[in-house]
Amino acid sequence: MVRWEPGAGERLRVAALELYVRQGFEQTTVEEIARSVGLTERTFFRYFADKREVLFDPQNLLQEAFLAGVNAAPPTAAPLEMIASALATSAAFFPDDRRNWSRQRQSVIAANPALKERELLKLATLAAAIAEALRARGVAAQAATLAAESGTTVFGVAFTQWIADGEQRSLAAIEHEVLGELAALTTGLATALDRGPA
Amino acid sequence: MVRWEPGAGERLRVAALELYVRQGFEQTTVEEIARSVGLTERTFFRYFADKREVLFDPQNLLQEAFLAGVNAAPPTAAPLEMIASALATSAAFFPDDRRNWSRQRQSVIAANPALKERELLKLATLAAAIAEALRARGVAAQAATLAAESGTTVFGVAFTQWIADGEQRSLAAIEHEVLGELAALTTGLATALDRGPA
DNA sequence: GTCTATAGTGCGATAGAC
DNA sequence: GTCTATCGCACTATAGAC
Repeated sequence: MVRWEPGAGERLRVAALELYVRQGFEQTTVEEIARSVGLTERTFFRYFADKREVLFDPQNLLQEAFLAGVNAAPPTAAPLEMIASALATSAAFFPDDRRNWSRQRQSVIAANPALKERELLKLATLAAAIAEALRARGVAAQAATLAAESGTTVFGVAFTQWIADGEQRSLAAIEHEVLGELAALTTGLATALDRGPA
Repeated sequence: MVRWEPGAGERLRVAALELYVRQGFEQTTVEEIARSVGLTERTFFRYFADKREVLFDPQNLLQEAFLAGVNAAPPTAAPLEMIASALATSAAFFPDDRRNWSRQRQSVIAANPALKERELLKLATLAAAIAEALRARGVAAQAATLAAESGTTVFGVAFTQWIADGEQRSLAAIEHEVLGELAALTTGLATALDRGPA
C-alpha cells in the first residue's frame, strides 16, 4: 500500500470538472473537490493557485504550439502569414475526439463570469507571447501586437464555431476560413480611411 | 451640516484609486476604503459588487458611445467603416485632460492580474455589444464578431499608446493611425491564403 | 448591522521514500 | 539522516445571507 496515489493534480482536475458540470462552479467548494479524491483543501492549493485555475492548462502547451508555428514560417513571411502558420500548428491540439470534452468544459466556463475572466486573461497572455515572438522575428512593435491580437481573435471565433452544434469541419479548416474572412473585411479599408473623415 | 455627504459611490471611487496607488490593490482592504470616507464595509458592497468593480465604470458610458458611433455611420458603410465611426465617437470620452488620470488608473490595473482580468471582461463585453449592433444593421454574424473584436483591439492598442510617456496626439488621431495599420497588415493576405498551404 | 461560509495564506508537524 | 507530499491549525478578507 503506497502512502499517496500518484497524479494528484490530474485527479483533482477531473473531479473538479465533473463537479462543476454537475452542480455548478459556485456551488462546489474546494473542500468538496479535494475530499472527493481523498485529499484535503490545503493540498488542492498546493497544485492550483485558486479555484478557477484547475480548469486551465498550467503548462501552456497551446502557447508553445503557437510559438512553434510562428517560428516555423519562412523568414520572408509577412506578419499575418506567420500567424496563419501558428494557427495551423495549434489546431493539432484539438483533434476531433476532443470536441465533446471541449464542449463540456466550455459550457462550464460560459456559465460563469469569473471563469470567463480567467479564460480571457489566458488568451491575452497568449497574444502577448505571440507578439513577442513576432518582434523577435523583426516585426515592428505595434504591428506585432495587432497581428497577434488578430490571431487570437481568429482562434477564438474559430474555436467557438468548432464546438457549435452540428459542426463537422476540423478546427484547422475553420481557422483558415475565418482568417480569410478577416482579410476580406479589411480589404479596401486603407483607401477608404484616406478619403473619408477622421 | 448634512446627514451624509453626497455621492458616496464617487467618494469611494476616488478613495479606492488613491489607496490602490499608494499601497497596492491587495494591500488595501475594503474596510479601509470605506472607513476613509466615513462609511462601513457593508455600504461599499451596496455600491460595488466586489473590490475590483470600484475601478470600472458601472454605467457603461463608453459602450453607449461605441454603439452610438456604430449607428451614426451611413447605412451603406462597410462593417469596418462602422467600426471607424464608433472609434471616432468613443474617443470623445478621453479628452487630453484625462490622460494623467488614465495613466494612474492603468498603472494600478497593469500591476494586478485580478484587475487585468476584470478589464478584459469589460472589453469582451463591449465587443459583444458592438457585434450585436452590427448584426442589427445587417452584418452577417461571424463578420460582425470579427469586426467588433478588431475594433476593441484597435481601441486597446491606441489607448495604450495614448497614455505612453511623451505621447502628445489625441486618442482619435492614434486610433485612426492604428486602424490604418491593421488594414495594411491584412492587405494581400486573402490572395496569399488562396495560393499558400493550409 | 450582524453573522457566517468560503477562499486563500503561512507555518509547522508528520510520515513515508530514499 | 534528507527530501517531499500531505495534513493540521490558525488566521484574514471577501462576499453574501439574514
